[in-house]
Amino acid sequence: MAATYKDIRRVTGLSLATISKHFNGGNVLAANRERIEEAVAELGYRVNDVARGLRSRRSMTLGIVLDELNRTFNTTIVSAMEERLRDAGYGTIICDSRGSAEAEDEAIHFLLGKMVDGLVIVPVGSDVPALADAAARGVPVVAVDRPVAGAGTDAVVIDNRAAVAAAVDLLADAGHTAIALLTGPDSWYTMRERRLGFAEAVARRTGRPPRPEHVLPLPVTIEGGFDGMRRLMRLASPPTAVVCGNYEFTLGATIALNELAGEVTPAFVGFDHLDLARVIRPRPSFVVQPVDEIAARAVELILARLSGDAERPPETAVLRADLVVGEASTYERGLS
Amino acid sequence: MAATYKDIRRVTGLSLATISKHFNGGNVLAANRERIEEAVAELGYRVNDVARGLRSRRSMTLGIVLDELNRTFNTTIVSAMEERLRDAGYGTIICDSRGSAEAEDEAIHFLLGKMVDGLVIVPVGSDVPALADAAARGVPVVAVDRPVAGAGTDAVVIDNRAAVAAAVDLLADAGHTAIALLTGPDSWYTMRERRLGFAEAVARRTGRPPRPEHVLPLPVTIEGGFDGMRRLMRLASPPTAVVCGNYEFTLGATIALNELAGEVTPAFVGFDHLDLARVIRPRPSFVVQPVDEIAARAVELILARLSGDAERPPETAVLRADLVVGEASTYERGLS
DNA sequence: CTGTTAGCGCGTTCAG
DNA sequence: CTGAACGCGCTAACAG
Repeated sequence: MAATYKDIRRVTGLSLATISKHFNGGNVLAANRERIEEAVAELGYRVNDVARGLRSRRSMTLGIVLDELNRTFNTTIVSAMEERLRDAGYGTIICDSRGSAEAEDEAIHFLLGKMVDGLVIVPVGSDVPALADAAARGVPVVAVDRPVAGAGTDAVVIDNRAAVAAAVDLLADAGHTAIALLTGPDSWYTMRERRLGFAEAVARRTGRPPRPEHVLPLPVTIEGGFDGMRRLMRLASPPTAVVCGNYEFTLGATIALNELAGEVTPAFVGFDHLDLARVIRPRPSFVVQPVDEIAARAVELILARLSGDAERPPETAVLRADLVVGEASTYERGLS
Repeated sequence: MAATYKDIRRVTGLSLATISKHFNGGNVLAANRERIEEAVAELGYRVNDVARGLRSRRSMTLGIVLDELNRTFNTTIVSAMEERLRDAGYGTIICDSRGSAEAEDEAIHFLLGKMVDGLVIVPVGSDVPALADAAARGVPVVAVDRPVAGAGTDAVVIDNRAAVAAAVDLLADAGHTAIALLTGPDSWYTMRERRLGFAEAVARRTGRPPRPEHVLPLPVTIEGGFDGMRRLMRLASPPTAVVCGNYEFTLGATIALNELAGEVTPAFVGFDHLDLARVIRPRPSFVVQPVDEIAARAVELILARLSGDAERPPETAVLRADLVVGEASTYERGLS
């Protein structure tokens, strides 16, 4: 159905090798280039990447495996990475693990079967056995957001403990001592790290560990954040300030706070999504992940592997999240 | 690097043909099957989909091209489709057009170069020239959410006009006559359709077209919805009820309403995202798109094309969106 | 600068 | 039931 070199040969009379060179930057007579281009236009020819990849052992495409497609953090990073990769000549294939380690395994093998040149993964858990197969084929991997056990791979993460600690500091500076955290299960790397950073910072600032009932492990959903905030506010001694451990919690907690408006108004630090922060008034403080920088570093690492230095020891880039201080509100006015 | 049939031949002594048959359901002696499986385990062999696709002219993968990756509606549909496609033996490649017709064009050609067997597309605009190339290669296409000009392709859309009309009816039944719509540019198919359905329903119910200042074309973002709602509420004669034209508007408008709580409380119908609806109290009414059904129909249409009936005339499935009525609140109590 | 030759890894005849 | 031979569309040496 689709035209091939043979069709171009039929039209131009040139050999397959010349035609191939034309498409791969070899030396071809200007006159012949033109004839080929004419044939291309006439036939609607496009190179077959499958055949090219099979032959050249380079598909010029990278696989991106996301733990959850439906997460702004992920899609934002993907957009940023895709743009950079396109500039470098790489196409990208996005796969969704839907939170399932099994689907993740399938996705990785699917991508290896497609002969991707490299893999970027936001892993579901800390253990990703399929990556051993990638390594066996010499396919480099960069983990994003969470490191991967086995440590054979590059990674880009943020300093989650420091990020949450900065939020705690902001609140403590305003006089808060009863600070709560909306967090997820400890089995998630980021949730665990943020919880640990939180506990450490609270202890440092208040001289006491956080109260257990102020550190809620919740389902990582909007509803989880909503319920979490409501439960906190209904405690016998509710916290005067709340740190949200991620975007979903921030959104859910915001809605809960609005509903409770008037009754209680804890100070509040959101996470992740500056667009959302811009829209809430008074604008709350936010921990903002350096999404562009994460994408840039991930691309940098994978491209470096692809262009040779396969033997460099695996590297984990740890980036700093920013704390964007909001407009005047409870936490800046202090407890007054 | 990766093992091939040749490696298996070396280990088992069997011929390439026999090995191929083993992997493709041919008749192979049980004893030989076992020997092959042992070799597979030993070598960590996996079929090379690239080579297989080149040879068999079927890659068993479909391309999914999204106008925007970062949109819950899209990612939800993708998840639902992926699951069904996997059951049918198809892998999927997701590409993001990032709202750019140019990127969309690139994505389609990227996918055609990967020899995808079919294409599902949520198009950026109504015109997608690259689809002609798909047609020329006999690659079937299903458009989702918005139809595509040229009409050579199957499509799955919802009845946008009826959906918005139902929302207007609900509000009108509660006595509202000053109803507003948060909408996007008319160049978006869904935004235009919803606006038209809105205008028609308002005229039918109130005997007058909607006031121009009550039909706001906004940037399709959370912030757009936020600003839109605020602008509406600051009008000299603000509407008593507001219909949101999509998810982003719903979220932004919700936040604006919360901020304005006490001052004004228009009745309110959200769009698209039931998870969000569950979290807002009192729970607002929502137009809910039948996401699973959309995914199911899209998969059905593309699979039908793939299994032969290439000559069936293009079909556009029009599905009904549901109006989920919320808890008691302004619109049910009427204007009282 | 161009053409010939030989595969990449696999699926599919067709003899045996 | 098995194996030899050929080719999918393209790239990569080589000669010329």
